[in-house]
Amino acid sequence: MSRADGANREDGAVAGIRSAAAGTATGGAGANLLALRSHNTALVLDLLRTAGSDGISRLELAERTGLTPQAVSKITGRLREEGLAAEAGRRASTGGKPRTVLRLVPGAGHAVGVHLDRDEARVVLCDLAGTVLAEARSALHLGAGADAVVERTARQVEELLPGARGALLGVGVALPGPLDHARGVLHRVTGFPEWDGFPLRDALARRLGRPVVVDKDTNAAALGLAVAGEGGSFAYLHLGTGLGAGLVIGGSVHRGARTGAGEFGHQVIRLDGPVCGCGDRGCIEALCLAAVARGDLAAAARVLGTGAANLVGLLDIDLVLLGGRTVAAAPGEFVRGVAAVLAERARRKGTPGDPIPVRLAAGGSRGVAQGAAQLMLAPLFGRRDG
Amino acid sequence: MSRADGANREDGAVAGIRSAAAGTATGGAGANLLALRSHNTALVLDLLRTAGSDGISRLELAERTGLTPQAVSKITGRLREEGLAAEAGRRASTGGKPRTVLRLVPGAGHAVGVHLDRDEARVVLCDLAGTVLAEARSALHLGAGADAVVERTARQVEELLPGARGALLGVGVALPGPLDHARGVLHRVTGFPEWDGFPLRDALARRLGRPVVVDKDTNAAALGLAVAGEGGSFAYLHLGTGLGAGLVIGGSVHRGARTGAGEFGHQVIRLDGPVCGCGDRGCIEALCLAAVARGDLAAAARVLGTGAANLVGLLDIDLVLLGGRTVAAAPGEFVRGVAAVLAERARRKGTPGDPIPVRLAAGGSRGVAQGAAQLMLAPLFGRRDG
DNA sequence: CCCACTTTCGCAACGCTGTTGCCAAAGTGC
DNA sequence: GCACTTTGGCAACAGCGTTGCGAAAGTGGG
Repeated sequence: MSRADGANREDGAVAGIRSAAAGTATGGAGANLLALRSHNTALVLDLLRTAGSDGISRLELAERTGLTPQAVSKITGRLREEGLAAEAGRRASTGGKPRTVLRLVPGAGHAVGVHLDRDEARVVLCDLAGTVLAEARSALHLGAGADAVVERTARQVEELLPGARGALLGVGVALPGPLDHARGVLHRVTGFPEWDGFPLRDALARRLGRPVVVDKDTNAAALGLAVAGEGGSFAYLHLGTGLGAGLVIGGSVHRGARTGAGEFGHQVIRLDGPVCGCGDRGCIEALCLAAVARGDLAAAARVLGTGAANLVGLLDIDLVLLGGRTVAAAPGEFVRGVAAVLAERARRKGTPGDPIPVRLAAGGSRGVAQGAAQLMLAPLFGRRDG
Repeated sequence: MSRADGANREDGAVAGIRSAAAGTATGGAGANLLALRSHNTALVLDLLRTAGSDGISRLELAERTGLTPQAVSKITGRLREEGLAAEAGRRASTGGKPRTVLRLVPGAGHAVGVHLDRDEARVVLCDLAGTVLAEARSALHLGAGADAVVERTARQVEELLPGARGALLGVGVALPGPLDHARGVLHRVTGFPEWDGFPLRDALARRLGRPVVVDKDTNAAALGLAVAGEGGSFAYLHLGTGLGAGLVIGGSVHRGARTGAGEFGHQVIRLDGPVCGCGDRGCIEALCLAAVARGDLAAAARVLGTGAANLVGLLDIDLVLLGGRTVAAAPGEFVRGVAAVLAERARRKGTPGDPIPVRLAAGGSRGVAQGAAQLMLAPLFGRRDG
């Protein structure tokens, strides 16, 4: 069995090649040289992005990727030719030639993120680093019909475009409710049956003449957090007018085959409990929002924490992030309450190590729109669907 | 932005390269040519395995992988040289030279799977195709101490080894309870505190002089089912003396950073419900087993179904498989009951498409041991940790 | 039976990947 | 000022999948 020689690897690097089968035909997952280059380039680009304005040296890139310094030199050479990377000074010498620091050129590419919330539209223009360069907000009336909303959104996007000196990669759109990420079709928009099955991605792409990607708001927010540096696997729990989750597993957003993943609000945690709007009984969302409505934030946090603990146990994730308007109104209360439930359950199970941390999600009310822009940017850095 | 040219790919093939970063150094996820070859070889090998004794032609391999026919010829040529693949007749002509059929040579490699259950040890010898060539069972007394169990298990393994004419890849061990898959260390064995922190993998590997991998029984069972052909993402729910789950996401077992994923039995689904053995209240396991104890299988199935529906909603998986002694005692009842809850929830949510199917897991009482053997075999076919 | 055609599949040349060997450049420190 | 260390580019290289082409092995019409 000489086939084993390629298999004995350590765990981190084992997750190496899967994202890069670019350049091959449609069907399988076979990888060719173009795919290889694409993968390694994305990896280097992601490290440059993460390093930010501090920059990162070639040798450090080599260490982090496991590639040889010479390979990194070739890759960064191409990136510099394309204008995506640039030299940015040098580090202090350690007894020899000092390392040259490289950094990402943020202005080399841009993307627009659109957040269609229930009553407000928010559009941001971001550069490659994810920095918001321009922003616009306006009231949103879904009842005006799909065509009107598409037209109005398109105009808002176009108003921001002059801010993008570099190329525009495309537009990412995030909105609540069930939809098909792969096809860009909305399944249903609560309260507006005329939207059922609307092909938002294609409609907006045709109107703008640019690539468009559509995703759930919770997924966009989670992607934004992942790109912003939250490593490993985590859950973003969004408690606003509803309750939903975005799951990041191994750095990629987990959507499931039907973009249905993250259905957190209607997890049943009290069998035969009070009836929820969905028709079921004892859903987290109903229990949690009822507690909020009667002002009992401790109870709301405990309910949320129970659901979070179920999720943490099921997926063994590393971190829980909380967000949404309701959480933002009393962040400490929710973070402490959820953390307490998690700590209590971890104590009971006696698992070694520290309990799973709970934090308030960064990004605030702009997080979803920024994450929506990342729907177009993240693939450049090797982050695809989980 | 000429960087985009490598990025515009379709979704299926996008998942291409990640598993193959073999041959590089320790840290990152950079991929080199050896990794590329390793990945594509594993892909071809997996298709050969899946095709079974029917075999598969080179051109079909090319279509399925997205590689060119010539690349497939080179890869299968290497595999034939190494004795892993062989020609197996030819197909009917379609007007030209008939396609040559290739098949996996199952005897080219073997692995041993060990299932340490609470009261019984089960050892199987499998070939590359996963076929069980030899089997042994014996009573297991964990109270005899770690050294005695390791020694006894090692002897059982050695007794089966003569059945492996080809090379032995190693031994996979599956057992219940929390453990560290990456390090091969048991955290805790219920009822036997002397096992706490025992480095089972290293102890058995030293004794046998062969590679050993350790995993939870539910994960092994799920891996076995995945390799046996259950595609996509699914959950294996095991209801025996306890209740646990094995999660397969995108063809790979999802373990989480601490091998803790699949903690399903202690998901709380009835807040303030009856006290469970774990100290919490309203755990699925407690509710389900209590219902079984009082003979109310319909209630047990409903509880299990509620947990399954939570899981399906959270992860958007494609399939639920049921197994374990308790399920095996009344499979129809459980399958129907769980399916009914899933169908009801799907109906309420009004999601398009068929409801998620529920089936009895194949493999029966031997499934875990076979899955344990796959812990060693599956990496050859490109299946690594999710 | 022969010949044109189709289809499979291997050989050889090729382009491109990361790798290796080597050396110039650019510092430190005695 | 010189020895040394460290960085990083140039050039040659091995090996990957790809392309061009032709031999092999069938079918089917004349």
